Amino acid sequence: MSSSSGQTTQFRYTQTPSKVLHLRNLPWECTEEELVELCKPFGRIVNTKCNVGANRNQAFVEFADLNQAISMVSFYASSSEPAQVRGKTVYIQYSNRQEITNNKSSGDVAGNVLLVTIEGVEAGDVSIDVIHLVFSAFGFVHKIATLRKLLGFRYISALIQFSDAETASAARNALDGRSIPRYLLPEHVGSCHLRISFSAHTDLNIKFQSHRSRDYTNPYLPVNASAIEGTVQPVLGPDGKKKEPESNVLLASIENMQYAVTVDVLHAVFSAFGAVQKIAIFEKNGGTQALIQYPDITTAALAKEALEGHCIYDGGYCKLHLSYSRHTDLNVKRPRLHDPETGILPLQQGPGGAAHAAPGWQSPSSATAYPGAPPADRQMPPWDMSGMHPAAGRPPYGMAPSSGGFPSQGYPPPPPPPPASSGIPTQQYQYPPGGPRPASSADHPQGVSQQLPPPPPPPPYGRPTAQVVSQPPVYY
DNA sequence: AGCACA
Repeated sequence: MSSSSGQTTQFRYTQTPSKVLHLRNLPWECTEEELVELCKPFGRIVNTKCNVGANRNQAFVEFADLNQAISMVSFYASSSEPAQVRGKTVYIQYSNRQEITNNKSSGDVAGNVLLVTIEGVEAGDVSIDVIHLVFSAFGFVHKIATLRKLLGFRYISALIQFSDAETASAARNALDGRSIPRYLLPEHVGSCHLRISFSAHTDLNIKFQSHRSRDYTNPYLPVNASAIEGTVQPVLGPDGKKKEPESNVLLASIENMQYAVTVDVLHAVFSAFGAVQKIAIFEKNGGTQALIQYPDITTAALAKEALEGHCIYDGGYCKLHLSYSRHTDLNVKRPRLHDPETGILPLQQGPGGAAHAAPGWQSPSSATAYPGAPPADRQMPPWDMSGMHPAAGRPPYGMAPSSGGFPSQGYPPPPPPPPASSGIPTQQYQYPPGGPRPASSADHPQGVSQQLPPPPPPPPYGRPTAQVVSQPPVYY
């Protein structure tokens, strides 16, 4: 077979009409405007692709309708005057594709901020420090923000800001589709793949150093004890629809309250999402309602999302309906601190969890101690390396560290470790025989059951419950 | 002068 026959067949099928036209012999770096000027007499142009080919002198034009493309091709086929741009003859044929596979989709426009999703892991599995470690191999990571996702979904997403698009591209090219090294992951994680595209962001607005967000360029940024950062997500929904005004205080209506719901119970439930600052229970319209105050809106939103419609107890008992309160700071009139000696602490010191959740509950002063005031004398590395493989300090994948290296100094200590998902009130509570059982996953909508904190115990027998008090009892 | 992008 001669080698030339393959080349001729390559162009034979270009006679098949398409609403996409292929234009060649264009002047060098012909503009889209020139292209449109040439083609628009024949129909409505819906897409173009200019400066194609090694010489950047080819282009594609897509008409809204096939007939429009046909009219242009047949016009110039029978015209004595060839199509011209800047005096140069332009050759026009039907493209061998039926549509322009689009100009770069948004995620492919290189920028300095990457949108990373880590598939196959949950919120507690990959710390922001691990993410930082992995991406620092390619250059100085300025900021990281993990996106607010409903806990329990099998992926994490984060925005990672580099200084420039080149660095970000290098990280993307090297890591897209790859996995985070096993030694940086908890045992239980199976496969874990990175999917990386470019974000349209250029500068992330990080408000706090927390386990959800970091600004490695600003050592003075306050540390947020609740460890839930607040501001990367737009307030508007994806469709631009306005959401109800958010608040750091949730209003909970408790339906079908067959069992006592005390402040302790509510604290146990709501602390799983962040430090609960104040709780008030009161009667309204014959029903029981409660106000739960978090330090910030994001935490409240997280709790609201996760708990809405769920029952504290199995069997549809004490179903929660959550909305945002108009309050932002509850006016607590009759503070009643829990005395540790009475043994009625709402939370045991669960593994890793209650340690920082409890203070905000027992003592209002300690609740405000964390935000904005990291203890200056605390000597800690910029991130918690505990539990990491010793090799974790080196860039993964054998990459040479960037010239910037790791920002290993000058940053504030990290917030206290977040309650690991496994450490969220996995208590220790005895459910009394015959008492309500924890709500089973069958009660929950799909996918959400895992992060619903285990229900707290029914209150001890004989203890007065909150809902029978006619005056609104208010507690810290 | 002869078909891109993922």
